[in-house]
Amino acid sequence: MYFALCDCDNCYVSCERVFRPDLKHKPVVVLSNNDGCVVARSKEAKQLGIKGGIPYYQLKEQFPNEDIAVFSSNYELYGELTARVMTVIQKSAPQMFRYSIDEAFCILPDMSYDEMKEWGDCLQKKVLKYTGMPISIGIAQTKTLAKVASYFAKKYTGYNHCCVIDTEEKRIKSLQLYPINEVWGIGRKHTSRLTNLGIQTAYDFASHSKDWVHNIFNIIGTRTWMELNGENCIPNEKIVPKKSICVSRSFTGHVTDFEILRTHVSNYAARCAEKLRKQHSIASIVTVFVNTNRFREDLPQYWNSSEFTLLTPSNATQEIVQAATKCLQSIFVKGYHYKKAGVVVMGIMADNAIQTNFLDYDRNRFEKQVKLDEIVDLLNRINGTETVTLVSQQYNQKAKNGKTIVFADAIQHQFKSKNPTTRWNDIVTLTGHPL
DNA sequence: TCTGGGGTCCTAGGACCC
DNA sequence: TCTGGGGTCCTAGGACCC
Repeated sequence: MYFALCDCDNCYVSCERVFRPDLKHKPVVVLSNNDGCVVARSKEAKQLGIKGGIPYYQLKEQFPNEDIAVFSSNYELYGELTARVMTVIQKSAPQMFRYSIDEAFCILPDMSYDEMKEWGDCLQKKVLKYTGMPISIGIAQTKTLAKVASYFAKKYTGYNHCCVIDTEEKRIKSLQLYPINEVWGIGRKHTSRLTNLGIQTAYDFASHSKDWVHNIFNIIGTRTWMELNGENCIPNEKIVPKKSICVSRSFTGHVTDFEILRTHVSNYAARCAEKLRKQHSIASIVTVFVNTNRFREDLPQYWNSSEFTLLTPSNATQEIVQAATKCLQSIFVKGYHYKKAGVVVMGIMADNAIQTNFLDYDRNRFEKQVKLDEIVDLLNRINGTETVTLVSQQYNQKAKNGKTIVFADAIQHQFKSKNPTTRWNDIVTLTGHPL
């Protein structure tokens, strides 16, 4: 059995380029939420020496004269385009499971080297043709080795976006050329420990004894070691719904006013409820956290969180928002400059397993709420998030002159691209003709 | 001035019970 | 009241991923 890892090349950058073909050979970067850090770079941007993760202001300082195309992140667009990519992949490999927004593993039936290579070449061309997204494919006997293969598929143009590791010789050779910090499951901390022990490549690591690895890294490191040595031990699909859902944001500048903070928290809570409904779950615990800017050493620092347990687990916007508001009230302290806030829902279970509390349960109210949330979700999907909201999600304060103060979005998205796909796709879905 | 967001898994240690 | 071991459950924190 072989695994094929299909991985979008510079995913977010490629998504932006689908609708901006003029940027094909230009340096392009995509920024994180709030236009904070660089989260994706095109090949040309990497060649300029732009490091991943640097704050945007440093990018401007370091490359004042370069012609770099900069985009704010546009997750609706990326979600839509990658969904199309996944659809095409699934048509070529029925045993496919998505691993992240831009990666999927496929399980291949027994095939010869030539057949696997041809399958990969063909799929790569097909995805590019139908979606405009360049992908690379790595094929090997374990998922970790497939990751290694996809690294070489991207790195050397000679592979034509598809690299197959199918013999012991190729496995050893590729591990010798694979830096230890690139290994899936070995992060920064482990890398520094390993380099101190004289380990530079994946091959150095895989050549040590299993006991030695277990002593240093316990179970996770041992799994990685086994995978590199050709023993498949990472389970395939996990379609389990998420165990916790979090929506949080940093603000541009800071927030000191309770009402403004409450508005943000209400919106995050509403997003959590929407995500719960999307995965057909309910949650029993709502947590809210707030913190000040840790980089501002000149300002007093504050961090706190609070949780609220719902009498009956729920995914109703109104209930999650109410719980979040109570939490915020209990931790808000006047006088601090808040930089970030978030809502986490936990104690998640399937929505058909609802355990009602007879003190709390009102069937009529419950059914009305379900219908209302369904309609709100639909309207927001078609017309964009926050088309329909609770009043508490909006900031309405009459100023002294009687005019309503408009709630300014504290999240910055200066360079956000349009969403050419979203509306079209929703109409298609609604009329019952999916892509 | 500006420094991301959203997850998962594992482990150690504390609380509690018998 | 004290003594001790062992089991379970929960939580915080670390490490990692994309």
